Amino acid sequence: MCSHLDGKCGKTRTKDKYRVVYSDHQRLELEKEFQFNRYITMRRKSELSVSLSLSERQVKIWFQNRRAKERKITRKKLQHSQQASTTTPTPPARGGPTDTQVTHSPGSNILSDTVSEEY
DNA sequence: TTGTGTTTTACGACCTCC
DNA sequence: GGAGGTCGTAAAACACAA
Repeated sequence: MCSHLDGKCGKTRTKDKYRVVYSDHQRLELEKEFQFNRYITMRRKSELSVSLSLSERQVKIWFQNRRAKERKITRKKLQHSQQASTTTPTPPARGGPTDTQVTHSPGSNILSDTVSEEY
């Protein structure tokens, strides 16, 4: 990778601030938004970035990481249930893992899914 | 304390869609 | 092509048993 600790990348990572820790309030608001909608719209992103004093990039990354976390948890649960019932196979993800809800089209999903709910 | 495992930010690489 | 998605990973922050 690049030497991000030197700040040579010109990015946000520096020696003394490799990463910031978000405040409880920031996390709470992001979490609320995530519960409401797993994929954030451009509009909500800029609104949140202003109200939480974060950059839009940070909000975007937070949502990406949050989804990754959820998938990780889901996989764990799935593994557990499969181990528990080796003889009775669990029906694979019928309304199960949340990531199957969203059939991957970032652009169109944003428009169809959230805007109607938002306003 | 401290050693260690887990969680949380942040990024790069790669992929898909418009 | 660019924006935004996942995946993998680095490293700080945190939790917690010994």
